[in-house]
Amino acid sequence: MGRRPPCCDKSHVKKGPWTAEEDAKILVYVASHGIGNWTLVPQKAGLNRCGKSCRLRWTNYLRPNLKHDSFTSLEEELILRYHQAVGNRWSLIAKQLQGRTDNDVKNHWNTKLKKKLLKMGIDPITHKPLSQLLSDYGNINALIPQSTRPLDQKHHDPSSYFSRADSSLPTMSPFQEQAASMSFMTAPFHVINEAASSSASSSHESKVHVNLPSSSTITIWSDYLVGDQQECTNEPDIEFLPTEGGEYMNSCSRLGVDLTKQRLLLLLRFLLLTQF
DNA sequence: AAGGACACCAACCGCTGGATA
DNA sequence: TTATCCAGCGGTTGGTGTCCT
Repeated sequence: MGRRPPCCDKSHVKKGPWTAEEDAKILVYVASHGIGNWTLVPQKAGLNRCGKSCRLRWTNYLRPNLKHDSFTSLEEELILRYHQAVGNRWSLIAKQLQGRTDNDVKNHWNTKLKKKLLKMGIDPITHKPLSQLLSDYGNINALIPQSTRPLDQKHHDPSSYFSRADSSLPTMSPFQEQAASMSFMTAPFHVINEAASSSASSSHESKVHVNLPSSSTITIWSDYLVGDQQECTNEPDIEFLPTEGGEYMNSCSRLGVDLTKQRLLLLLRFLLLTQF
């Protein structure tokens, strides 16, 4: 049994922002050798960087055809709709947007879109109105015997969280947040693997079909998008087209497992919290 | 003008599944 | 079969610029 050498000596490699000179070395290397075996890139390109760092720099910044300008309203709307369908699967979402990386999409979501949704009173995790989540919370609350309710819920009046001066901010108590996250467990999620459902289709034409929520349930997102002039199209289904053979089939079948796991974890957390 | 708060985003960290020896 | 590495991924951090008081 042989062992490979470590990819780099992390204590001696440079970290932090890349210089134009370093970028140029990567570009020259990739132009002459192509992409592959990133662990050898620092040595061959004359860089004092970890191979992993080189790969990230290339993927997120130097790769050709990457867009470096602001997200358009159309892109924002797509991100919102894909996120509602697949959650924080940034790489999957990014593949649907020409010239955007998963890092771009993730950053834009965390810095802009999540806040926009919250301002609109929409929960960025479930994409449901917070008012509905609170209503769901009330229903869950009714099912829980008084003696088993968590301490913080016993001692806090939920309505007090909305009597603050700034009522526009949808602040919730920890327990309300927990209850809100519970609704995710019952949220519908549709991934139809056409390859699995249609054995007649050729292997290279198989594609995963994600039923995105129709814009009628998304309400008025476009009001908050860049430019504010785009309307949501009534297009309930969008296809996730595979860029490589069978790739999305694997991604989405894994996705189903992830969601089940996530929902089970939430259930476990909820049961512990309510001392069932 | 100063400096604290906030927003943005490039880069890093740590985990996972598959590949490899 | 096992130990280890690699690539990919999502979460997090830290540097920098801008805004606000």
